[in-house]
Amino acid sequence: MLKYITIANNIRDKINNNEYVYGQRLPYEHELCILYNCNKQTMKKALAILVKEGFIVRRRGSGTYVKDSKTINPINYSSVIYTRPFANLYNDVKSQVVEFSVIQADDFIASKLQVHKDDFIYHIIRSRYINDKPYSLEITYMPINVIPNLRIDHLEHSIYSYIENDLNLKIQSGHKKITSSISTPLEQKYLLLRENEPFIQVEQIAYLSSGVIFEFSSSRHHFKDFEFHTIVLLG
Amino acid sequence: MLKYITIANNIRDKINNNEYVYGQRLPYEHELCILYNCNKQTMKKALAILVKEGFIVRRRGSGTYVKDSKTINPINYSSVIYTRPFANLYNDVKSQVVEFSVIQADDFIASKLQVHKDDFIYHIIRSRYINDKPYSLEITYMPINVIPNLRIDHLEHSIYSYIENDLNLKIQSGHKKITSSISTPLEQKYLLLRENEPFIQVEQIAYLSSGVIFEFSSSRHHFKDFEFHTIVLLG
DNA sequence: GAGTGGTCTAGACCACATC
DNA sequence: ATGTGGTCTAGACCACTCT
Repeated sequence: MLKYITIANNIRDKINNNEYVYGQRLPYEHELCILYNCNKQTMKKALAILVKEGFIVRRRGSGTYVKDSKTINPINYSSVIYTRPFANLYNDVKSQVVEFSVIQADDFIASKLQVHKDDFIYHIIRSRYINDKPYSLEITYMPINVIPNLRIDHLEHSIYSYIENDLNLKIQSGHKKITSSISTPLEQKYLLLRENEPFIQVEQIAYLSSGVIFEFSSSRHHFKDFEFHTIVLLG
Repeated sequence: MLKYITIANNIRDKINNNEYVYGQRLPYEHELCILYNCNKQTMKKALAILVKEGFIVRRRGSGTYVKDSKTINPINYSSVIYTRPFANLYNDVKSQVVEFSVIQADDFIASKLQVHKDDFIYHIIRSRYINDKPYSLEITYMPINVIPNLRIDHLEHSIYSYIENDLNLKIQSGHKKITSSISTPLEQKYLLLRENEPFIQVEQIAYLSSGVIFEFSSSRHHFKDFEFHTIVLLG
């Protein structure tokens, strides 16, 4: 494991376990370097992760301080379910596979996945539940030559785990687009919506670290249940 | 200006001007270092910005490649209007000030701004237009002692510009939460919604680089017009 | 094997807050 | 004045791809 990741994980754990609490000044960079036996730049890289995640703030001339993470309610991170700090909180996620087939890409899907028209791709529809309450309907397209040998039991758990652990591919980033539209009978059925009620859609194009697109997906949520959290760097 | 920011801006411009086009391999890191007269680490820092913004992808052993930024439609970045690459595209943003007063923080606002109950804060409601079409209703709370001397003409343009250029404070990050609710007459009036139609809300707590919270805001959008784009690092 | 990008170190210098 | 975190450099070593 990389040193700066290990250090970041360790410090994050300490914040989560209240060894460092809200408002507290962390040891100075130089002290942390000695504590973790690393160089200044490596410590900067580790702490930069925690800044990005919103756990700490660094002030030149002053020090590094723990931010108020109590304002972050982890249960609401349904749309960033695969990202680091919160993934483990979702033990009771179940998936019902509504559709699992191989189709040929039309122009729209081909442009999103950046494959050729008529290339073979998986077409997957899953209804997902947290604590037996429906919380999303997920429509997923994946090129069959990027993600081979997908089976239905992978869908019932996590496709991402199959990709990372079994295929040994590295998932890098997702470009997400959040929009809202009036529901059709499909969303009404699986999200328990009434006619004319809208749903929230999170469209995603997901990349491997190689730059290859492996997924185009649409996660659809009941408009009343939806919460999406993100930290944006400004200025 | 910082060297790595300058370099990132320059390379981003070249991509936007099609000097580097989709799929093209950029010069190797070492060549770019010579071209921009900088060190390896500085170039890494510059290119990391463009990776995060989704402009390029780097492949170990191979090179750095331009990603398909045509899938990113800048006009849709209404909710990240203040972030770097797209801010300049919004020349025709107008604000109508609906409310501008100083009130005392109740428990809810005080907890969001992390100030004391009954501290004085600005209460601002603005209706914003792009190309004379209503696109958001923004409700903003700011502690008066963090952002002093705010005047109505600041509200009609950009509060952020007043904070950064006049007060000389550095804006760092925003914690955004996106949700949806049924509209009240307020949203119906300013977003041209019908009864029982929902709106999309982007709640934000915004931080200065000092770690001080300077803003709690709610941007409300018509559900049909709303698009929010973000890039999430996975895995 | 050669060359790429990624990690890590050591150290200089700077901007900023006040330990 | 001292010490903080931020930037930049120079160089070693590693993992990975293929020029």
